[in-house]
Order: sequence, then C-alpha cells, then structure tokens
Amino acid sequence: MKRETNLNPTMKDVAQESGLSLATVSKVINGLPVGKASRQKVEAAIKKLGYQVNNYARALKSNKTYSVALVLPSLKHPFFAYLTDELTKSLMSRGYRAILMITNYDPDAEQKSFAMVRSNKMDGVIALTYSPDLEVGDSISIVTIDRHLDEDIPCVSSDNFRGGELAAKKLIDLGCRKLLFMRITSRIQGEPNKRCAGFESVCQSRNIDYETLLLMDDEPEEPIFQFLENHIHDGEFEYDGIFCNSDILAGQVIRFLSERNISIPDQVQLIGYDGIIDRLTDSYVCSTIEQPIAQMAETAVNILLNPDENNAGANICLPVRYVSGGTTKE
Amino acid sequence: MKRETNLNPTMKDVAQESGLSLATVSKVINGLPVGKASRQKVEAAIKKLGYQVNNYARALKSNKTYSVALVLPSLKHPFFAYLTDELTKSLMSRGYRAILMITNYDPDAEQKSFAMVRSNKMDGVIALTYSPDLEVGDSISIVTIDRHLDEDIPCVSSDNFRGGELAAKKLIDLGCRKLLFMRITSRIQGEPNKRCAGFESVCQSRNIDYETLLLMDDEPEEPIFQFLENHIHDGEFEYDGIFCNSDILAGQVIRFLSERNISIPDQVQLIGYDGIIDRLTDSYVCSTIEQPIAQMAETAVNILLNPDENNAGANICLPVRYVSGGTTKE
DNA sequence: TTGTAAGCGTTATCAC
DNA sequence: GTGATAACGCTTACAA
Repeated sequence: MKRETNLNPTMKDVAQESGLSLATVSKVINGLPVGKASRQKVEAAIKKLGYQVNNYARALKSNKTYSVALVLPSLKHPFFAYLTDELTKSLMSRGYRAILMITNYDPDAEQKSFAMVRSNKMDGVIALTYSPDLEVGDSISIVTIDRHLDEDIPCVSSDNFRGGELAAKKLIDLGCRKLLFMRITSRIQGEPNKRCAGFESVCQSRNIDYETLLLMDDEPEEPIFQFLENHIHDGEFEYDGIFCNSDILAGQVIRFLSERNISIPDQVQLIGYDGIIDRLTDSYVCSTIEQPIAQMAETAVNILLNPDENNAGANICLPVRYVSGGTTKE
Repeated sequence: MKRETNLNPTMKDVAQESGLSLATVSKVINGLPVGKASRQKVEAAIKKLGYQVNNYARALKSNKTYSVALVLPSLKHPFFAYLTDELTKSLMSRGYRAILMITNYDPDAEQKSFAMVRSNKMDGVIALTYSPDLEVGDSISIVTIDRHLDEDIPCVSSDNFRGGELAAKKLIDLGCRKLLFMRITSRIQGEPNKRCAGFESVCQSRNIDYETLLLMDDEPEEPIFQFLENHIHDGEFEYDGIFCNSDILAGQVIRFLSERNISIPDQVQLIGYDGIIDRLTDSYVCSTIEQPIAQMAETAVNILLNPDENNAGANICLPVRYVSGGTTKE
C-alpha cells in the first residue's frame, strides 16, 4: 500500500490543503487571531497531513532555539547523574531541550563545548567545569554550578560553608573531641572548597582539636591511607570524628577503617558530603551533608531562562541539611 | 571601550570583510576548492570577526541536523547513567549532538519525545522505553536498547540468554545444588526477560533443582522478602545459590539475608546482573553478569548512523561476562 | 576560480 | 480577517 501522504509536510502543504494562505496557517499555529472558520479548516488540514512545525526554520527566523547546553564532566558519578537528571527535567518542563555534553574533565572539551553553543545558537549553557581558564565569549548566557567562572556569571551551589559548619557542629554535639577533616580537591578554586572554611571556623570557635588532611585530585591516593594507618594504635584510631568532603571519599575511608576493625560509628563517627543515595539499598551511604540537587537544578534553570540583573555574578547558595546514614551515633 | 565587532557575524559579514562573495566564503568553510589567495583572505576575515557557522541555517538547507535524541526513563539508576554517558561520548566523537530526554517511565512522555524528534528534524533516536504500545512514525530512524519496538527497528542489548546460562553454570560449578532465580520485571516483553530462559535451560539440562520467584515492577515488594523469610530455618537458607536479574535486586537480597545472619557466600552464593560499579568503593557490588555498556552504546550509535538493511529488525546481542564481586566462592 | 540567485520552512510587516 | 512578500543565514546549481 503506497502512502499518499507526504512524509514531511510543510506549512505550504497545509496552506494548499486548507485553501488558505501561508500567513493564515502561521497565525493559527501561533495562536494569533484568525477567523473561526479558517482556524477549523487549518486545523483539519494539519491533522490530515500530520503536519509538525519545523523548529529549525522557526529558530532561524526568531533567533530562539529553546535549547540549552548541559556541560558536565561525566555521568558516572552519581552526583552528576542526579544533577543532569534534574536539570533535564526542569528544562523539559519549560519546553526547552537539553543538549548534553560530556567533557571527561578535559579542558579542551570544555572549551569546545562553549564554541558549539555559539554555533548552534543555543539559548544558554549550564556548566560544571574544571579547567581553570575557560574563555567564555560574551553573547552567550551561562550559569555555572559549584564554580565561579567569571565576575558576572551567576553560580549556583549548595551552601558549602554552612555544610562544613553543620558537619563540625554535629560531630561535636555527638561527643567527638578530636576531629579530622579530609578532602580531595582539584587545583582550581571552586565553591566546594568553602566546606573546609566552615568546618574550621566551628572547630576554632568551640576550641576543638582538629587536623586537616588535603589531597589534590591529580595526586596518588596512598598518602591519605598511609596517614590513616599511621594513626591507628592498638586497634584504636586517634580521631573520634571525621568529616570527608565527599561521600565517595567517605566510602573509601569507611572501607579502609572497617578492614582494620575500627568500628563506625562506635569508635569513629563520620560525616560525608553530597547526600548520595545507594541505589542498591535505597539509603544514604553514610551520614552526610545533603545537597539539594533538585533545587539546585531548578534554580540554575530559572536563573538562566529569566535573567535578572541582580543575579549577575551572584553566588546562589542553597541550603543543605544533615542526614543520618548510620555512620554517626544517632 | 566600545567593541567595534559585531557580536554575531554572518557569512555576509565575512564576505564583506574579505571583499569576496558569499559563495566563495561558503566554499572555504566547507572545504571546497577555492583559490589560495581567496582562501587566506576569507580565513583572515573569519578570524577577525570571530565568525562561526549558524548550524540552524545550515540544517534548514541541508536537512541534516547532526543531532540525535536519547530517550531514557531516568538517570538515577546507574545503568542508565552509564549508558547515557557512553552514548553521548560516542555521538560527540562523531560530530553529533545528544538531545537528552528523560521520560520518568511515563508512556505519555515517551510518546511525546518521539514527536519532538520529528519537529526538531533530528537525525535519529536511541530509545530505552517501557510503554507497551509506542507509535513510532516512519521517517525517523531509531535504534532501541533492550526492547523490540517494532519488527523493523534494530535493537541492541546484552546477550541476556547467554547471561542467564552463564549465571546458572557458574553457580552450579561452584557447588550449588538448589537454586533460586529472582526477577523483578515490567509487564512488557523486553529482551531482559530472556535471562530467565537461559538460566532455566541450564538448570534443566544439568538436572538441577531450581525455583523461580517473579515480581512485577508495579507490585509491592513484600512478597519476595516474605518468601525469603519463609525459607530460612534455624539460621539456614533453603537455597544455596541465587541469581537475581539485576544488581539492584541482588543488593536488596544481600542486605536482607545479612540482617538475618545468613552469610554470603558461605551459606548462599549470589550472582546479579548488570555489572554496576559502586563509586564509593570502585568495585562491583556483587558477583554479576556484566553488560558491555560502552560497547552497547558504540554499537547503537553505529547502527543508527550507518544504517544497513541487514540490521533492520535485527537484535544485536553483545557478549556478557561473569565477574566475581565477593558474593560467590572465588 | 568566482559570483549570482534561488530556495530551505518559518515569521512578520504590510497592504487589502 | 486575510494574503502577498521580504527576510532569517546558509547551500548549491548555474552562469560568468
């Protein structure tokens, strides 16, 4: 059976089919005032032909593509996956499309994705990048996550400073007196580094002993485990509270200490950061400071699509909360 | 300092700047033969103005958008996240863009995403859907993952039947004599259901006792845990080998049995399916049948972009492998 | 080799 | 209320 219908009907076809002009068809489609009879004829023709607007042609005219680029290092880390999930849903609910770009933490790829944004006339970018010196031409609107790119680009993040404070307070309230702060960070100065400052400020004001263990993400991991090893004496760990700047790191520490029979949370209490849910058990992987991922996504999209001078260069810190996940005494 | 340069230069601007015609500029950009002098002039002008092609205009002419839709239920499940990560990278490496669409397992959303594909003149779709009766108009090329949509649409999946066989063989070889197969499935007939058939065929041919426990994904989970509970007698579990049709399910079972002091793998050995890596420990969450996710992505993209009559309606089953993850005696 | 001009499928400005 | 028509930025015959 040969199909009579044109597979990709255009507005012209609809005009012909309905016996009306191109302009009228366009008006019907865009909800502009049109005679009732005409409207019905056009709608009938549209249905009959199975017509759908060609968004490319429309974009060419109107200079609006309803598409936003999502630039992220990877989806293999659950935080990024969740974030992308929420960002995409948030965009779709507003009638926008999400163009996903995975950079693999590669500065070149990050830079190139910005070029693609321009070439494809996208309406904006939401980016979580790592390279220190990214050239972002003006004329594209952009919102970053967790990292300030430029003085007049808004950045959305969780309230990292407050998160650090929260972790310290909680550990102290739960009885810890000798704290350890462990972090793996990249060399670039991002918002997450404030977790450290928040943590330290509480320790200092409450006069609690603490140590900071820092590792760059491009260095080997042995030193931190060596450190842990060195501080175990006769089955006892020297610290009674640990704050890790990510749940991933927390997981590694938990594993390491468990293998050495240091019991958590009895001997050491531990708090991570992110609020990652283990899909296998549908529960938090450790007590942690939870980032409001859905809210961060919603906010980023909002700011991008409804630019407001007040937000230029602002750092929007969304509230975090402490959740118990079995590695603290609660 | 006022910038003299036009923010969004077009080919026309480049033509003017270089003193050549539109056509010549176009040729330079598309690598068509052009006089050396002209080429240099044009390139200089492009650089000076910071010109970039407008892909929307280009697509309108050429009817090729270099964009592919990725239709998936969610990114919160690690399997989907990994798959999306690989699909996107695979597309990008070929100069294509990935338009991400999250459906949330909603049939309506699945259907709508297909409409968007048409409207946006995308070059194709890679879809992992759940709704039983999806209308996919012809004229769009599509490849599915794990589920046959239609008789002439290629489907890429892991070799589910072989995976089931592998799991059964492994458990038997490791000494199990009373097996349990647990699966949570959706009501639609997808490729993953073959895991069951493969498993059973081995048990039958080797004459091994086994039981099958089936749960629909829209039903409450209690029954399966009730079943487990009912088969624990005096600290012993009635089965000595379990095959779960996903690592997620396996994780729940592990947890349930551990809480009841049934030791794994000593008393019961267990194999899951998927090959999910726990980012916290960077290791498999259980012994499992690993799906070749990267290869599946690469294959899906390949088939989509280089259509071959031979593949129409084919089911491409990629090889799986057994990996030990601590829940079997190896 | 280079330039002219038509056309891709829309939207928008005008007349009517 | 409706219909020509120009324009969006590009590709591509075809002509020079």
